[in-house]
Formats: sequence, C-alpha cells, structure tokens
Amino acid sequence: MKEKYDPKSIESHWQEVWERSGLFAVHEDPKKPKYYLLEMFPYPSGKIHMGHVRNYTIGDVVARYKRMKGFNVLHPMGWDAFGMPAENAAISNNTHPARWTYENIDTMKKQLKRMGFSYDWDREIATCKPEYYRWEQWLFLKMYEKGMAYRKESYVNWCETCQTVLANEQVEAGACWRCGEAVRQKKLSQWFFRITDDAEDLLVHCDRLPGWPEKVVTMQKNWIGRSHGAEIQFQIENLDETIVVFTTRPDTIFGATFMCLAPEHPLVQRLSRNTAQQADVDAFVDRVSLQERSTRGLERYEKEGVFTGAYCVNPMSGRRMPIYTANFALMEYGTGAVMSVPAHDQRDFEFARKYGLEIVVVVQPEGGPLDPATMTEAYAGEGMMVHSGEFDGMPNTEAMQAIVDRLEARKMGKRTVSYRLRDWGISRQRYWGAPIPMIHCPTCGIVPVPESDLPIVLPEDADLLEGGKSPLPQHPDFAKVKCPACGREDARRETDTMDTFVESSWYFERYCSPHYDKGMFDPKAVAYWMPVDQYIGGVEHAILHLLYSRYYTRVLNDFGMVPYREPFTRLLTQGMVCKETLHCEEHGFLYPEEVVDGQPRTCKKCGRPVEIGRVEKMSKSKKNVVDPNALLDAYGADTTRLFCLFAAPPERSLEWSDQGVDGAFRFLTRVWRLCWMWMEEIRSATAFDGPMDRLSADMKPVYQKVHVTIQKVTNDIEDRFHFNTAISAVMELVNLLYGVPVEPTSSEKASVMRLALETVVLLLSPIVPHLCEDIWRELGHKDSVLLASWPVWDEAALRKDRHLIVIQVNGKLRSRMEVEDDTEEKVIRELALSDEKVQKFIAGKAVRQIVVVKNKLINIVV
RNA sequence: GCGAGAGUGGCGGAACUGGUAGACGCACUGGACUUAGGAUCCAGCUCUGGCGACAGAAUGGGAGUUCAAGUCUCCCCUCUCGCACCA
Repeated sequence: MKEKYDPKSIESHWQEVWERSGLFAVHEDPKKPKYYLLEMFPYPSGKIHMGHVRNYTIGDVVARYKRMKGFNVLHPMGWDAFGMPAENAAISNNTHPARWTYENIDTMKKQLKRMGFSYDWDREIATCKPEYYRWEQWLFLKMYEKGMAYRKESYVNWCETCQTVLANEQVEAGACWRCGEAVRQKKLSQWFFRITDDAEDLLVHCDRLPGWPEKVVTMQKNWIGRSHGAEIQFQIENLDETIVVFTTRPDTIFGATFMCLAPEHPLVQRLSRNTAQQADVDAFVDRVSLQERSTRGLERYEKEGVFTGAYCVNPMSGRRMPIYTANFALMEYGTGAVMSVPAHDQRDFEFARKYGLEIVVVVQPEGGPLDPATMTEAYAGEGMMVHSGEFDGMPNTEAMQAIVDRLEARKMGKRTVSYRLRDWGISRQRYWGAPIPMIHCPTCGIVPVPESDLPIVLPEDADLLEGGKSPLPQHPDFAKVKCPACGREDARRETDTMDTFVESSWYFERYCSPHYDKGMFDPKAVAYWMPVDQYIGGVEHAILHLLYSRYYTRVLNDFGMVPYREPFTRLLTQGMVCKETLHCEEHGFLYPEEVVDGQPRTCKKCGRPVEIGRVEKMSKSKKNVVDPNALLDAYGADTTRLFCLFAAPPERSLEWSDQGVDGAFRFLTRVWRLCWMWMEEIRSATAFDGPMDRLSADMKPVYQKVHVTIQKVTNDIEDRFHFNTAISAVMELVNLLYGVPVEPTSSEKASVMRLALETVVLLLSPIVPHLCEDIWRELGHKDSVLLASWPVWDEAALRKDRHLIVIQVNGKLRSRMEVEDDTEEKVIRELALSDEKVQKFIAGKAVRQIVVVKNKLINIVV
C-alpha cells in the first residue's frame, strides 16, 4: 500500500504534468459543442484572497465537469490591470504602477496555478497592455463618430482624496466607493457614453435573462429606474420662457402651488439676478450645490429652499406659483424642476409647512375629506378628484390620462418616460488607465486621433505626483501634439484616461482571440465562443460591471461586430466568504494568533477576555482573513477546494471554519485509504458493466448505490450547482464502500469495486482533481481523468423492487412496512390496516378515508 | 421608506413537483485498537417524559387551505443585502 495521502507531492507533480502536456489549451472545433465558462477576472491587487479561491473553484468544477461531458470548454483567465490602487501603491512604495501591477500578476498567477485551476493560460490578457487597450481606443473613435461618445460640461462627482471624477455608480451613500471620502460636486468637461439611449432596451431585456438570478435582474431594473409621466410647461411671469417639469402625477396638477428648481438649474441664477433675493439665492446655491453629497443624501436632511423672487403660472389652474430653489430638487433627474403638490407629496408637504405655502387637496381618499389645515402628512394614494375644475368627481387614475390629453391638445405638455439611469461618465483624471484618443486644437476644437496613430500609448516614464494627481498634463511629450486636422503645433492631447469599467466591458470577447491584431477580436472566434454560457462572480458587480458590459455589447452589436445583444446567458453570483471576528475591548479586532485559547479566551497583550464577534465578511480591518497560501501549505489545493464547495451552496455566504477544513481533509484521506485498500484487488480487474441481474445479493446494493450516486451528483452539478449535496452523496457512497470487506476475495467483488472506486474518482475529479488524477493513473489509465467521460447512470439500477411504505394515521407517522414494487393499493390497505401498531390507533374508531401514494405512503383518516 | 432574499438541532447545512424533518459534515459522548494519541474504526447524538418499548412537542410567531405543510395562502416579528429626497 502506498504511503499516506500527501497532497503536496501529488499536487505539484500533476500540475507540472498538466502544464507540460498543454491539457487545458482549447481551439475552435466546429465538431464539438462549445461551452464558455467565465469567472470575473481579478484586479491584480497583490495576492489572491478567499473570495477569489471560492469564485474560481466553483468555475473550475463546472469547466472540468463540462469537459468530461464532451463540451469544448473555453476557460480563460486574465487581469483587470488598470486602476487606482496601483497608483496609490506606487506612490507609497515609490515604484511604478506598471511594475507593481506586473509583479502582482506574477505572484497571483503562481497562486492560481497552485490551486490546480484548468485555465488556458495561452489566452491570458492584461488590460494595461497597449495591444489590449488600443482596440478600446479604436472603438472610442467609432463611438465618437456616431455620437455615442461625447463631451459635455457638467457637474460631476468629485473625490478630493482620489483627485478624480466618479461615475454615479461609484458613489455610495454620498461617499467615494474606494476611499470613503465625501463626494463633492465640481464642474468639469468630461467624456460620456450615451448609455441612456439604450436604457429602454437594457430594461426590456432584463426580462429575457432567465439564467440570471432574480435579485440581479431586479437590481438592474431599479438602477435603470423607468417612470412613466408627463413633461409639463409652466410659463414664467414677465419672461418669454417656460419651466419644464417632469411629473409622474399629472393628475395632481391643480394642487401644484409652488415650483422648485434644483440649485444647479440654469434658471435659478437668471431669475434672481438684480432682485432683492439675489444675495440669498447665490448664497444658498453656493452652499447646497457644492455641499457634500453625503449630507445632502442623508435621511434626516432637512428640506430647505429660497424664494427666487419670480413666479410662474399653473397651466391648468391658472394659479400664480412662487418659484423656489430647493435642496431636494435634483438636477440629474427629470428636468431638474419639480411642480410641488404639497397635499400629495411628502417632500413638498414638509417644504410647504416650513415656509407657510398653500396646501390644496385635489385627490380625496375614500375614507373622508382631507383638511389641509389638519393634515400631518401628504396623501399619495388614490381617490376622487376635487378642486380640479371640470375633472372633479373623476377617479384620479382616469384624470391622469384626461389631464395629459388636455395638456397635449394645448401643446403645454406631453407624455414622457424618465429614467434614473444617467449617461456613463468615463473620464478619469488619472494616470493608470487607457488614454482617451482625442486632441484639443485651438483652431479646430476637438479632433479625434487618426486611426493609424493608434494605440496612444500611456507613457511609462511618468512620475506620479503628490496627492495622486495625474502626471499626464505635465508630461513633456505626451500632451504636446500636432493637430491632425490643421497641423498646428500647439494642440494638446486629451490627458483624461478611461474608466476601468470600459476595459472590463469587453474582455470576454478578447479572450476568444487574445492575440488577434487586426481588430478587437476575430469575428469567427467570437461567433464560435460567444455568448458566455456561464458567468460567475460576486454580487458586488450586479449593477456596474454587468450593466456596462451589457451596454458595450449593444454598441458592438449596433456596429455589426457581434451577432448577439446580451453577453452572458447564465449568471451565478457567489456569496461572500465570512468568518467570526475576535474582539478585545482594549486592542480592538484580533488575529487568532493574538488570542490565548482557554475558557474564556483572552487577549495575549492585556489578558482581557476576548469577545467572539459576529460572522462577517473577511477583511483585513476585521482581522478575520484566512490566507489561501497558508491553507495550501497546510492542507493542499484539493482540501481547500473541497471545503469551499462543501460548506455552503455557492450563492450563499460561506462561513469559514477551521474544523470544517479538517473535516474536508479527513474525507480526502478516507477516499485515498479506501482506494489503496483495494488497489491490489482491482488493479487488474475490469469495471463491472452490467447487467445488474448477474450480481450476487452482496454486490447488487453496491452497484445500485453507485448509480444512484451518479445520478444525484450529475443532477446537483448540472441543474443547480449544488456542490455541497453532490459531495455529501459521494460521502455516502464512500461510507457504504467502507463496509465491504476485502476478504474473502472474488472476481465479482473486484470488478464491482473497480466500478465503484472509479466512479468515486470520476465524480470527485472536477472538485479535487489532483487526488483523483493520481488514483486514476494508478489504476492504469494512460490519459488524464479530465479526458475521461463523465459516468452515466444505469436506469435499471435506480428501480427498486421493494419500497418502504410509511403508514400514517391522521397524518401522523405510526408505522412502516416494506412491499414489493407496484403492490396493488388494495393489498397495501389491507396490510396497513392489519398492522399491529396501526391497530392501536384505529381501534374502536371509524375509518373515514384512506389515501394511498404509490410506493411511498398510506394515510388512514379516522 | 422602497425593492430583494433568508429564518430548520450545539454549529455549517439536507429535504427535487406538498408525502418518513434533520441527509452529509463539524462539535460532543461512549466504546474498540493502542506504550500513547488531537491517528483510525464502531456506536450514540432535536427537545421533553420514561430503565425501556414508547408517547408527546418541534422547521421565527399566529391563523388558514389540505387526508397530509419546512414546502402553498394571509398577517406579524427578526436578520442580511441592494436602492434611497427619483418629483
């Protein structure tokens, strides 16, 4: 018998063999069905963490499984290599972002290889390489030509710490998603992608993504945020101009008593100019529009405003409405102007109460009349129209249509749809990103870089500046350029770089032909591999990355470059990896090694008892991280993989448990020992191949269990990705096999055991590939277990000839009995009624009803 | 506030279309083997009562539908995540 299970030697051995033989390389093969399995590529931050390990383990199991099922599987890996952490690290370590990035890629790649993942490394890409981003620049030019990329001056979210603009998607509760600094508003000229043109299409297709988690689809829909309503014009008094508002409640227009403009609204300054209000308005606008978004977005943020001194006219009621500027009106949504209906909108109500503005009820609820004087909150529900002229007495839902009809007839308004989604701002005042291929010429204005000049290569000799400011504008050669249109020598190159989400919006297409140099990708390769059949990654990308990728795919489709509109057919969002935290009153969070074990556990530094905190997402700040490297050293890749899959189903969060890891290791040792216990016996045997009837009574149950397990594991992996139950099924089989004595030997036994153990190895091979490969070869197979076919179950083995029937009385379990397959209902009734235990419960009572479920259960109602 | 998801033993988690609740694993308890074991093997392990056969209760709480509910319907509670002054 071979020595004990030693993962270290077998894992490095087989990893080497796999690499040398090019086992994971794939090519387009029209004869085989394709399967594109993609995991979200990592940012090369330094080393891989347990989240990566989990994500990529799940993906690797599916990739290996699909290969064994006969698919031509594309399973690539690469690096989302541009981005701010590289710059920050470069500044603090006095190195160059490129160097830092490539060194990280190197370490992380080694780690991934140690995990035994089956990537086709020939297809590796790094987005910071010119041969990658040059095509992104190329597409940018195409988009610019078609007006899909444009420049506009606008208020943008500005992070002072990062010295850059943030997309709305990168602002979380008013703070920068990266550093947590409060986000301010700043006026800048920026490049945008016109994603709002596709808002409707992106929204509609949300319902055609059956392979996506409901949750993600809902998040996308909410993010796009479509509202149906109307745009209505309000004539400004003494001025030949109108204010256009967007409202979802045109039915309440008769109740609109004042107007609120966003502080950033262009009319605000103009209306108050040279009035007594000008100073107040200016001060207010200055304060609010530049005010930190974090406070502006807070729940208890008080509604405030200032009268502009101007009035407008309600087009339906004719009422003279004071025009305010208010902090709750947002320039980015609708038209930046709100017709305020205090009786029926909570914000307007609060505002009106604060400033003593009139409240007019126009929708009366069924329960009784509302009195503006005593109302404590706005009424937003349905009801009958009042104080609305000819519309009085109409249900408000009807009035909504009627009033818009009237406004449309008078050309004072129209039906419209408004989206929450805004255009995608892609400009970053950052160094470590793909340069935007544009030129600013004093004569010609904005001039695109000629296609032949691509790529615009990011200069490597730039020194990063204090505070993270981009060095590109100061770079001696980069910014200076000749105008390609008029030849002027003093034109300037655009020094903004692109948002890194642009790179990650098409990397999956690049994987199809990573070395192609005549375009973004080889259309033939993309036609073969795309769309991605299964995409796997964290929920944190449920909105940003997935929405941008969907949009970018539409752009490519509009250009006729790809034949599909949705890039990802199925999506799996895996849960977080969590662990309990340890906390000391004095020293805060502690690493396990800073704790003395005992009852209770105490802090090594101060001896205070350590509180075992909540189970939280692994993070350095909480000191509850587990380093994959340490795990690989102690247990090996197979145990690590097994534990990640066994501890929880993939979409749920995974609670780390050191004992659980021990358990996983123990199981692998058990499998190893079991196989070696039988190795002598089965090495020269042929796996039993049926029919089942030939088997003795001893071996038949083994054969049956083997096939039941094949079915269970196949279904669990195929339909649901429930690897935890798949593994437990194999554990059951292994437990059963441990009960089969090696002595006395027989050729039947050897052949059934060969089948059983080969099955165990095949079923586990996507999960713990190294161990399985080792035993597989030991059994005499010349080729890798990866090239073996996935086992198929024998239907005959699943059929039971005897069934355990549960006997219930009044729905309560009272007894059990075994019967032959297909025993007639009549017989079952008789058997059940005469059962001794059942008799006890039905004695002296009248049997009212008997329900029989074939081969399963009988319920006697008395 | 709006939206989504989840509440099952000491713990992680099973239970596919309503049909034996607690598979599998961890922890724990007992035993075997051993110089020894924190290795391995065997057994037990939801709670309550009972030596026991057995009986009763139990899937966050409450009602309902059904011969039968962890699963379906309604109400309530708690937790997690996402969005959040969106007119």
